[in-house]
Amino acid sequence: MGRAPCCDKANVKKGPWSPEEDAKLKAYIEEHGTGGNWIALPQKIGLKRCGKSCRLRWLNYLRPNIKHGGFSEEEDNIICSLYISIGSRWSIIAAQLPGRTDNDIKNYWNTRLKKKLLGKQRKELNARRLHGLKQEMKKGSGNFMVSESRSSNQNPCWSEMPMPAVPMPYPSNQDPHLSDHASIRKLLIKLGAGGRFSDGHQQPINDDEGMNLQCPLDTSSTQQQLYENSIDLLPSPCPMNSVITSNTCQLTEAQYDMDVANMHLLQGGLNSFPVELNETIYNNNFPQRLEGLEFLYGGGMVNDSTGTSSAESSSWCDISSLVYPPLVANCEGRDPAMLQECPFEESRYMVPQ
DNA sequence: AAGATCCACAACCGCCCTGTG
DNA sequence: GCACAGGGCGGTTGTGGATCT
Repeated sequence: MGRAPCCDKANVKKGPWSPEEDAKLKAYIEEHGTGGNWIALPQKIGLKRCGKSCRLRWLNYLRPNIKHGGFSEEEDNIICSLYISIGSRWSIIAAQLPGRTDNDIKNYWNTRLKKKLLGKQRKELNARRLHGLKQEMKKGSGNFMVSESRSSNQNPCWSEMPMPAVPMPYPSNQDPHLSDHASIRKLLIKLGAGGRFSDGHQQPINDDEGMNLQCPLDTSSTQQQLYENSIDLLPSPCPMNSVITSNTCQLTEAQYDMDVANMHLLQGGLNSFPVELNETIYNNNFPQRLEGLEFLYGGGMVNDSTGTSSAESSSWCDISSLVYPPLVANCEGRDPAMLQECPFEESRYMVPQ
């Protein structure tokens, strides 16, 4: 049985709002508030609009102190870093950017930031492919096929991933690695190794560093505990957990290999993870703790900017433990209390407005 | 100059979650 | 426990202006 519609669609106006409608809605809400009932509101003020439409119009446009357009580089970085951590939870991201609405950020991401990043990715891929081609030509081998290391899950190497022998630019929507949150998240990390996310700051990619497969993170038991905690804390908007949870993995072996390889690549990339982004988060660029993300600061997950010196800045590694769970991740057998306290799940409905 | 295409943004749609009776 | 209404959210679409051919 379908749900009853929230309003009579036949008698509801759609499309752009007129200045008169805006004025009516704004005047009423400023005087009386929403009354806690958006559905009834348009009838009260004589608007032939759906209550949900009124709500969106107010929240995204008419509400005081709303900023439109003109995103700063700092805001870009915040959006990117939060996207890495929590995915497309636009309302949570918006809560960290005063005056910005989730809709605004979502549109900005979809129309600009993502394209900006994809542009970088394509340039980088082409550069890598050319580099790989040159290397193979030097060796006198045209064989780009999968190596033993990949099939054996040991030290999989990006350069050994199957690649076309000739650079083949493809539309972004056909790029098999850029179609979901996980892929873009990976891309963000890779780009992060080159500097800021915005144009004009990218440094040349050092292939050797990029190929460094040594995990840069302290793998002591403490760090490992942080990793494991991070698994509990992140509901993982991407299927990464399922990818790396061997006993629940539903993927084919080939898919598993590919993602494990990417994970290694990512962990290698963290060697030179964005110092500037790190600074953005922990230093003056981030003058206050992120509202609604306090859990990032507690329990040793992330150093509080006020409490640690830069000399201790394994700080990006700390946050990276949130972002990149270890390969041993597995939610089974975890303390149920911790799972219940997952702040991200709660935050969806507890974000301060 | 005119049509085609691209782009950014506003708005809508449908699903999920919570509260309530 | 169940059904329903309302609020909230992310994804998608529609539209108008800008740019290109």
